[in-house]
Amino acid sequence: MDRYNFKLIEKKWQTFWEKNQTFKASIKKDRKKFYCLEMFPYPSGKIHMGHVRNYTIGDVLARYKSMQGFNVLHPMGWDSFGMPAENAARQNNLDPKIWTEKNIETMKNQLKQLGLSLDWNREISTCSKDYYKHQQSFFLDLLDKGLVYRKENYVNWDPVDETVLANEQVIDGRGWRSGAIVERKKLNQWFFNITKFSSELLEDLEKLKKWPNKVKIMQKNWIGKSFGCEIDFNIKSNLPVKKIKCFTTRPDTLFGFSFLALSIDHPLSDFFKKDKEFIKFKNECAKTGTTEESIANAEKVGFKTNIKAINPLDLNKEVPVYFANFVLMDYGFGAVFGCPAHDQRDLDFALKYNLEVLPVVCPPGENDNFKINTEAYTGPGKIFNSQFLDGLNCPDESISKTIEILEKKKIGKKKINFRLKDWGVSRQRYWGCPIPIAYNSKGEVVKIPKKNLPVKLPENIKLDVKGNPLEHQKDWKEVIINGEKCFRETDTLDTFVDSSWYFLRFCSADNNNEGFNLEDVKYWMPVDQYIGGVEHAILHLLYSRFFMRALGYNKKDFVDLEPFEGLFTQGMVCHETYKDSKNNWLSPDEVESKDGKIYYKKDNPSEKIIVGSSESMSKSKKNTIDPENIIENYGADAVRFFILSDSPPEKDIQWSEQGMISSYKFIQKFWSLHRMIINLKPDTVLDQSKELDVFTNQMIDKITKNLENFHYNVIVANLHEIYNYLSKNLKKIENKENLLFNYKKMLKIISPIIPHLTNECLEELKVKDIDQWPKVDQKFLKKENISVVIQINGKKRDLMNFNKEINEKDLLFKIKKNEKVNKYLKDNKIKKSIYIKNKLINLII
RNA sequence: GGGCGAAUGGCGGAAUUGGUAGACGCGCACGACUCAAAAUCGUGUUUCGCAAGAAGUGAGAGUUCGAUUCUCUCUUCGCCCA
Repeated sequence: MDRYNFKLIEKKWQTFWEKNQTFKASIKKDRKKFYCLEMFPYPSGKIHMGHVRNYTIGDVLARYKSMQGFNVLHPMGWDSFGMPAENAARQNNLDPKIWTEKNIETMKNQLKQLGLSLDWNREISTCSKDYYKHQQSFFLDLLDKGLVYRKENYVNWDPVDETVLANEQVIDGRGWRSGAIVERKKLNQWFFNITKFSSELLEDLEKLKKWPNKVKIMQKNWIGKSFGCEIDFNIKSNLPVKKIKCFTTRPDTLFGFSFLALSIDHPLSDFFKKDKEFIKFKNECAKTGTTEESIANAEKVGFKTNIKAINPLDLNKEVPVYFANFVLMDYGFGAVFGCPAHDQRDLDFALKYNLEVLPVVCPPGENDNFKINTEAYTGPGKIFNSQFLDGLNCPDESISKTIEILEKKKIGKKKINFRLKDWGVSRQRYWGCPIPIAYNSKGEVVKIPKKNLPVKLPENIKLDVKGNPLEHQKDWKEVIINGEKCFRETDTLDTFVDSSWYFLRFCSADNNNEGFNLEDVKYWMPVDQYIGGVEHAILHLLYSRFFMRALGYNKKDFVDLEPFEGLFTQGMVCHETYKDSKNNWLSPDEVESKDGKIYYKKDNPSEKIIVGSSESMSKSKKNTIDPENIIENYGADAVRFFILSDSPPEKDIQWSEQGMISSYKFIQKFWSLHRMIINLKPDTVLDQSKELDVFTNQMIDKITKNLENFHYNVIVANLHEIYNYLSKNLKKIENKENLLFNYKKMLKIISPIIPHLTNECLEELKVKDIDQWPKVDQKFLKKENISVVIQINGKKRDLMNFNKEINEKDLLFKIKKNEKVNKYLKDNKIKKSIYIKNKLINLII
């Protein structure tokens, strides 16, 4: 028997698809469109298993939708700006552009080897000037609309490398490369006004019916809408300031107020500029970094001022005002009132500085003697120790009542606050989209005229310099605008900007004049199904949602503002981890198993290996499997088949060599089965049984439903069932014509998963309409005979076949004749019988 | 600390308007072929039991003729936020 030569046949079909431009998309107004998009990759060098899984899932869907008659757009591109290129280039003394382009070429070839149904005519790369010139144009549009602004903001500053660090580059308060203690530094930066759309971005989540609930909840929490109250506190001091404004979600605890805490960046801090103690304190705070998490984990410390704040509800009560490290300037007004009894942070602070802890919420079951020790009480209860607020139910009644009172007294008002902050897009990097801005001699912002776009990145520059390499490019920095000598902005845009509109660019990828054409976008958008990792659940998706709104802002004629109608987040690819006796990570190729249980080092078989938990594949843990080798050894169909089997796509999958081999064997087995079917002798005897037709139509029905619901692992099981059924029944089937009639349909419904093999088989059978999804013939799904479960007192006792028209009375009569059942019935009277038509009967005795 | 989700054989998992638990695969065992092994094919494989049978979907309760599925309490694990 000839073996299936996957190398030859896969290459044959990949070439065929490319030559025939099978997956080229164009607008066809008479057909329903389907925009299938997977998150585009960062060209880091080679594709990894996560890509294989992501793009296989998308490909199965795209092929299926296309066979269903949809006009499918399935494009691919490269998220090709970013730090890895800059870092790699610095290490190897290369141009990031060359490094990136080389990677793209490699990865493109690898993707092609997977047999993905991609329209490569629409390939885009965000680091290409043909892409980023449109982005620069959008930046200017947004600036004109007032959605972009410049302000001073704090960054993580590495004093050794003289560079700005992203939060994830700060490890234990130190720079990831230099190891220097990271400082907070104020820089002028560009911001996108995403908070303008806070309410909209929150409310419109409800429209996204085809998004996982989990992601919507994450976005909701990220936007973080909270109801509260802003309160003016009168202060006593020798400063020319009389009031401090605070935001709080718990105005009802105002009688428990024992200190007021200010952010070290609060405007009042200006009055302490010359205070040595304050400067020392501020420098200490600067070391904790800027993330909410690092601040939350840091010890709560404060700097006591001589200012006193007066409780607006009890004018006799004065409390001290502190600067504190746990108050963020970005949230509320950078000032909070401390109620230690009912907030753990405030309590930690109060205990440290010996401040009053007065409980004002009495938990159910407690009385007026209720005291707080080291744990704040944040639950519900009744207000007490609070004069005229006493007895109110906390939190619902007490909060709204207190706000009412504060508003009446004109010392506070109800306010909605969002956790979401504006999006800082400035990055002090070389390898990113240049910001189309310059500054004149007065330091004023000057826009680069649109006709002068793109602002190209300078090439052949020195990267081994401190700080941002663009700062050192004197020739590039200087520019004459309207006869005026200016200096270019040397910051580049956050790469999240690049990915916030790439799905629009795919609609008009070859349009040189504009980022996208409205007619194209109106046809293709929104993305019907977006597929990618859950790690982008918040930022990328939120920024994309913002970008659509920003582009459509003040425009009468635009498209639906939600970019992604359907979202699917796939799980990660995991593998066991291995360590040698010296605690070094080992890759799977360095390890050998004996008896399937004990592992040894390959080059030193006496050394036992410690097998660790299965974790998502990562270079640092060395538990990666290179897709290239796998495709080389087993072929694309087998890899696709395996990566979809075993686990539901939304959950993590364990990579298993055995599973991979078994998938490879399946492809081979299927090919031999195919050969057997082809070589069957035609027979004139008519096969009267409809069993095969019933099976085929059941499978079409099942696989169609499983495709619609992303139950791709179940489809793999269905494929095994098809194989098992055919190989078991081949000898029994006498009518070759009918066999082929059904077999062709089966080949079609499994073709999205293993396209090369099935196309080869279908071609051999001279099937013309290979791109048509078979319809279920309902007449074969209706059964004439039905099997009914016989239960006695809810326990299954037997299974009997009846004609589907049988009524309950006849059924009972027949059941009583059944010995197996009668054994249980004996002489007992049947008290009750429950009959679910054509399914089950339950007899209660 | 808060939010969300999950828990089913040795393993990955299947089964939903509440109606046959364990599809399909891996692994394992036995058998055939072979001098032998690999490959391939066949049979079996939730647990206890020789069997008849009984128990069984993290634990405990509840609703129901009937619960993996619905409700409540708890345990463990995962993810996100803090």
